[in-house]
Amino acid sequence: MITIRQMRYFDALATTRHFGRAAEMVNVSQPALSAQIMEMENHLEVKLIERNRSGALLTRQGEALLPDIRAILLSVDALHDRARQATGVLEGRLRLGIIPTVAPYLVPKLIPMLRQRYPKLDVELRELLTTGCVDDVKHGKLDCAIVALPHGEDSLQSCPLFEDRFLIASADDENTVLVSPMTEAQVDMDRLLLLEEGHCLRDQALAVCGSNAGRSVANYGATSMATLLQMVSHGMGITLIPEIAVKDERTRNRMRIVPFAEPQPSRQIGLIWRNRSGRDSDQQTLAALVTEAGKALLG
Amino acid sequence: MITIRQMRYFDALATTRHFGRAAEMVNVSQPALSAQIMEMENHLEVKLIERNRSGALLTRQGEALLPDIRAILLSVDALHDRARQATGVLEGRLRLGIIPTVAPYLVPKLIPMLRQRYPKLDVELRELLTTGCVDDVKHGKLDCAIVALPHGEDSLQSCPLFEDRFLIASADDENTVLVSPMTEAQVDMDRLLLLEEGHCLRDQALAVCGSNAGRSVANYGATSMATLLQMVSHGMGITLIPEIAVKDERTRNRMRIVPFAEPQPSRQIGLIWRNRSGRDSDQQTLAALVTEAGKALLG
DNA sequence: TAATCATGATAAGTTTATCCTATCGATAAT
DNA sequence: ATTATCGATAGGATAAACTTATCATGATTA
Repeated sequence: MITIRQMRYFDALATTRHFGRAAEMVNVSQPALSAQIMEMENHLEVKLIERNRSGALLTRQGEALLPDIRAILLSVDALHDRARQATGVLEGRLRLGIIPTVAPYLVPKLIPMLRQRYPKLDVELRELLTTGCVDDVKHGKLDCAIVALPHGEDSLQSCPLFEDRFLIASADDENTVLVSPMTEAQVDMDRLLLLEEGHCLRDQALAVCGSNAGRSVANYGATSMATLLQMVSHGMGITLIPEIAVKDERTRNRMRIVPFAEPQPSRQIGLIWRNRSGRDSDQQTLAALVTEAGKALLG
Repeated sequence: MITIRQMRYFDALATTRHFGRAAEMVNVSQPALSAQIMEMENHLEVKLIERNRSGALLTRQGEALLPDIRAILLSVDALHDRARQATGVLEGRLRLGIIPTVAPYLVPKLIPMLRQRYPKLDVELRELLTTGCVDDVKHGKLDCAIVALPHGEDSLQSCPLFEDRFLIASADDENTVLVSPMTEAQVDMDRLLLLEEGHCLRDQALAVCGSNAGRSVANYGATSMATLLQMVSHGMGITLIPEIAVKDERTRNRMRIVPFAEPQPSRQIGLIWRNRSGRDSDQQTLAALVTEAGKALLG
């Protein structure tokens, strides 16, 4: 097979039309260059050079192939340049997973920020449950994901982004008296509405009110926070609402939202990615940005 | 420097996403492929592959460079194809020199023939005296040339094309009686007009009439056959006219043209080229074509 | 949980490429 | 005729690339 080295030597020879000077040009000895040119001619099965005592002439075929060869050399050089450029932070495609209890609130804030500050970044968003995020990141279908920590997969790298406190939401005209702040023990488990199975927030809600174990849960689960809070606003029960959702959901549903007493329960939102992905600087930059976006939604 | 081999391995790896299968694809062992990929990453200073236990993933940079790399590989393959095609007969550029006493008569016949039968041929014509033709062919400024043989340069290859007989031309109303056929001895050297120095035909004319040595020559030389024959037609003298020029010049000048007695003097038109040019089949084809064109002008 | 399998990396040794210095033969220039 | 120049060749050293065998580590399965 022909080599790039041979092409470089040929290029030099075509430029100088002299084996000795061409060799000097590419910093090898003249016999080395001669040998490579001969190799090239054998591989291509074409006589490229006409050897004369007074210099080297290109044959018709050599002349014909010269532009193609030079074009290839330019492409190869360009490849090196591209490779160097490709190391820029947050450029190209980034496949980002986000869990459903975060996505609808964070995305409207995060995406415009990314668009503005990293215009070369092409974000592909996917809303997935924690297990989906973890699996897809693990298998390279996603570059990273925003989930609640811990995610229970130690083969992945993770870093915390921000704390997202839980509050209690009830209908505005709820006749049940909600004291503020309230304690976990005061949660009426009969009226507690939860997301469907698989959402980490469901498990976290149960864990928060775990001291009330034994009471039955009001229903089998809503498919999204929006649905859940709509149910709450219609007086069908109460629920835990993450602080990240408060601003947005308040504009859509008339609700009474009450904090827990200190220490307030919360979830930790974090970024996960593969150890070996080699995009650490990307992850750091993204983490800082998401933290900024998240905190803007809080308090 | 990055190599084509590395790019081929990378291509295979990007296709299979598996070191083992990629190695099989390019017929090397897996460690060999691994090593080349690592070399490539080191040279480009970019991590191209993310190694996992379950296969190999392309990094963002790897994904970004893949199209470029595949494009280069395609160019290289295309180069091989082109090299094979480039061996076709009479294609591409052909730089052809022709001496002035042949060119104006042969070219109008030859070029249309070349155009029709070898449309891929791009002929660059130059009209040069024999010495110019020989020097330029020798130094690679021409690929070949049509001259009168012998040309006196044994470092060049040559082959005869056709015989071009000499005739005597005089004005139509010439009062000097020209017998037909005439012998060389009958040429009136006082009235013999010649081309300027450097034209082989001048020397040949003098050689033909050499038996009349001692007589003075009428003038110092015309710059072209056309000029010379115009002078002849105006009664300023007589001259040797090569048969190749007869048909054309007769249409332009009223002249009396008389052959020599047998054995008729003639010049041999031939093709010259460099031994090492490696275009022997081109030369043969061209020689046959020029012979055909030349003979069409004769008789 | 332990055993097995699969994957890419590593080690050691061999083969192949590539290069260098020195020299040759042929041509061109003096 | 002599000298200089040019590309090819020879011999030997060095570097690159390959092979087989093996390892470490996740993933899969019993």
